[in-house]
Amino acid sequence: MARPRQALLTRQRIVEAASAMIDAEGLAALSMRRLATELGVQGPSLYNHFATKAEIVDAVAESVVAQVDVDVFTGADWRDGLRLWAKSYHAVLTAHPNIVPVLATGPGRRPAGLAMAEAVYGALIDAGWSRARATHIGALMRYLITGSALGSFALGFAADPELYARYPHLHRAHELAAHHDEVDEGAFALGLDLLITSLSDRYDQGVRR
Amino acid sequence: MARPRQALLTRQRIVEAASAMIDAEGLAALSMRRLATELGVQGPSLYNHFATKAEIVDAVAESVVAQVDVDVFTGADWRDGLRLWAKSYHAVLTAHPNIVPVLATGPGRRPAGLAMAEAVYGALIDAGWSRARATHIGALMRYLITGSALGSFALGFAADPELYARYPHLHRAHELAAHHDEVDEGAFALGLDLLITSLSDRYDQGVRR
DNA sequence: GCGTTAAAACTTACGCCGCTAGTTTATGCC
DNA sequence: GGCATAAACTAGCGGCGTAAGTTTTAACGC
Repeated sequence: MARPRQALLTRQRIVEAASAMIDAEGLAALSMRRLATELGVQGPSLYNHFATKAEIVDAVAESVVAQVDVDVFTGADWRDGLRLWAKSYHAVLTAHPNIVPVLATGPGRRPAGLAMAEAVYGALIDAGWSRARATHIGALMRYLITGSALGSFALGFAADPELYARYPHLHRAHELAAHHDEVDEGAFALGLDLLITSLSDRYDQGVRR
Repeated sequence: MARPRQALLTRQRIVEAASAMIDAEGLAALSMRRLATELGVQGPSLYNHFATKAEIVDAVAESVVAQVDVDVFTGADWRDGLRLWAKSYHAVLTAHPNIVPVLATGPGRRPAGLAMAEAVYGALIDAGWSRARATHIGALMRYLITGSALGSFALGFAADPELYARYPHLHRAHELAAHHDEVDEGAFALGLDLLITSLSDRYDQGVRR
């Protein structure tokens, strides 16, 4: 086959297939040949649309970050905005955990990342936080959100009770995997609540830097 | 060369070389052949000491986690213990950021991870926190620590001012990279402080679950 | 001391990887 | 209609993890 009447590939189709493959089987399972096969095409044809594999992975990361709702800041109190944004971001990353390590590199290099930084930082500045503190708060929220999405804490413990025999306090750690939803979501919710309420306390006391 | 009088390789030498290579050039740069060359040996010889590459990477992760100081909890108030442990953990990960994505998988599967979980969870339980809350707090601290180590927030912004023209609040974002130490460390310190003081408040009010 | 077994290096090779180069053919513009 | 470009193709390079089998040496039981 040479050039077809209707192009078989588009950047969007490629990104969607790559995203699905990463979600389903992980970053390491994505290869150019497998992705091409999924799209009904030979491997090197992908290079007519993206220069490198890294560009494809980057486009997937961009498409994920773009799903985060940053409109929540408009007209809202900074506390409410922060809380809603964090929940949206968390939900998006929880739906696509395998791409999270990629998001860690260069949050301010992808368009969607810049738009998000603008919204978050702008809301904090407008609320009266100092530039330095607004930066810290933005980075800190990011730490909590990506850290919690990087991998399930609860699922990191094996379900075999034998393994915990030598650790007196961990004798029920084998039950964690069964309740991983409650554990992981509970920890994130606690963290978000603690951070925002204590920031709010400082704010109300006039400590804004 | 066949079997030498003195073994050229040991598991420890392999792990040390792999760790150095990951620190210097990143996870992706570690290959069995390159690692073997570094050790003065042919690629497949490594398989006499480790069954797979993943086992080597796992051993590197274990050796990194083992550097975290978990003795800080003995005899200390839970707040002080938590703070010192978090700082130690943070310092270790900051020194070895490239291995962080590996640490995310299975914190409760490596011996050093279990020993750490035992120490942290035990200290919280002994202080009177409920089992569920102690688990949440442990997971939450982990989120903050790994999240902050996953990648520099400040270095994620390019130093080219042109890129921020469309984002009114980010007009000084190009300066972030130059102050990345203060930004990243400041954000982590703020997060640690906010979490522990607000947990402490709850604790003192008798809310321990 | 000697024969056997196991350890630790080696060489070779398989299938997969990202990617380059060159080819073919259809499309769309002058 | 001629022609540059786009989008598919095939062939192939060097590197990857790792399996298989070989060789030499060390360690151990008689």
